Amino acid sequence: MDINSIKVACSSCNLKELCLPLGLNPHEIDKLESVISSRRRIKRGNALFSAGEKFTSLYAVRSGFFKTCITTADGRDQVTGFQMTGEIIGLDGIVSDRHSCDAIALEDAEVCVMPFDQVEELSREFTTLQHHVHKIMSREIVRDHSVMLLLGSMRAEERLAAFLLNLVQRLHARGFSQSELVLRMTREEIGSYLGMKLETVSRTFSKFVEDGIVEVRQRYVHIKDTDALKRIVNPPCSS
Amino acid sequence: MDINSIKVACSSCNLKELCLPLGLNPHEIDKLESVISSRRRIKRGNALFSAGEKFTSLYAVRSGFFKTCITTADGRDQVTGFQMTGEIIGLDGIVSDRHSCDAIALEDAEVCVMPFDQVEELSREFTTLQHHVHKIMSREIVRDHSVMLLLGSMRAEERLAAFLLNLVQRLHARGFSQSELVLRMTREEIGSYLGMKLETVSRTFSKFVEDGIVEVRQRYVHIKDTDALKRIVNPPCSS
DNA sequence: CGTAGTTTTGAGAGGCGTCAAGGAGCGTGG
DNA sequence: CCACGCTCCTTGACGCCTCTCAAAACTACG
Repeated sequence: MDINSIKVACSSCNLKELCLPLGLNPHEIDKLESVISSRRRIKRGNALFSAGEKFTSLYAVRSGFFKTCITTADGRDQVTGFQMTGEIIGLDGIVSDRHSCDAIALEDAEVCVMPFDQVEELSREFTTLQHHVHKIMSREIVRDHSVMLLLGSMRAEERLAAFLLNLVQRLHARGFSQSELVLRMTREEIGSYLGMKLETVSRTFSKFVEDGIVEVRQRYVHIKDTDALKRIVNPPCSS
Repeated sequence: MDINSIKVACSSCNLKELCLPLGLNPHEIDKLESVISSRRRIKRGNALFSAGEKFTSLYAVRSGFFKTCITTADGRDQVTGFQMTGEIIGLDGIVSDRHSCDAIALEDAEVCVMPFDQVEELSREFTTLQHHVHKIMSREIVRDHSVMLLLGSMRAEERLAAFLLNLVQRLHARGFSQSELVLRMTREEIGSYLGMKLETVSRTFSKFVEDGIVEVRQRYVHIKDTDALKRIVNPPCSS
């Protein structure tokens, strides 16, 4: 069976509370399904799209885990985000009609393909969808600003604590544990995202383990003291 | 005369090639003018809006210079951007209907007020405007990603060089010099944006002066060797 | 079971932050 | 017009956090 012909059904998708259909009524969701032309499978390590490629579609992560990253001419690399189930990838491509980053699957993944011209067309018809698209873009902007805060004014421990808390919070919204998670990315990718070297990431993990805040076995992380992590990010008495 | 009743005319505005009307035909611009309810003057040091305030409108900078910044509970502060003539402020407020940052005028300024529900309404009518709004949001996302690259993987000299090049490039697009500029922000604000302390900003400026790359007299900066700055940001032989 | 990739840990170096003092520019008021 | 105070900027000395380089242990995978 041709992968590209897999039919999608937002109406029966268990992600509709997290994804584009959020807030749409059944009729609107029905129309949205007609926009989502297909699904696409990406094997671990492969790119959903790469910088420079023509922009055509937004992608909703149906399963799996992605990173987006930009690479400079001199080989510098920056992970700009990690995307999980229900999150939207590709907004970077709208402005210039070309993607400005790579989207790489960190595990075998599947995405819903949403041709952007059709999303725009439907947005003109349905106020709800239009507003939702605006919100998704605004959310990305606000997220980026909080990453700037992290990169611009936090120390290594604070960055990693904020990162872990953000991850479990998003995983918890998807029905996973509040205290346990499996990292889908390497220490180097975490470091790239957090603006630190992989050795520093590793050392900081070890520090947290010493302090009894987390247990770590490779990619598996068990958060034993969430409040301690929160205190690291946001010191209670700093005045 | 009531400031809030100043009538605006995008059609005769010399910023229309940089601002929201970009790419719109005369008829569409005419309709857009009806959306822009008023102008608002902000005195230097005052806020156009503050974090937590209800979001109602986007603002186009008509004159003056702004910074946007977020502040954490423990008093940390991060400048997330500097906005000049023709640039749009307020996109952060869409997602939660409240602003998530402060927008502060760094000099006496004037903005065009664009109630967002009316922008959305008109976007449904005019494909061109809809697409342009999407592009503006996407541009902000791409800009934020490049700031992440800067904060995550550049050293002090590289950051300041990239910052200066970005500023003159934007000023040049507005008809100003390619080599001379007057900074509207303090060393501390530059530092907050670039993730470094004001002393380091000052020292890095001094270093550039020593190297004959720039002249600096307080806020006035003369770039004597643009290529040298570019080489600092993007080393030619790094392989 | 071997090999490549990932992670951990150590030792040393350096860039940037911190603390501190002095100087320059500018608005205010006498 | 000048004196004063405020804010902003510069510069120095020192220390620490993180990077760099290096080696070894562990895991995954073919």
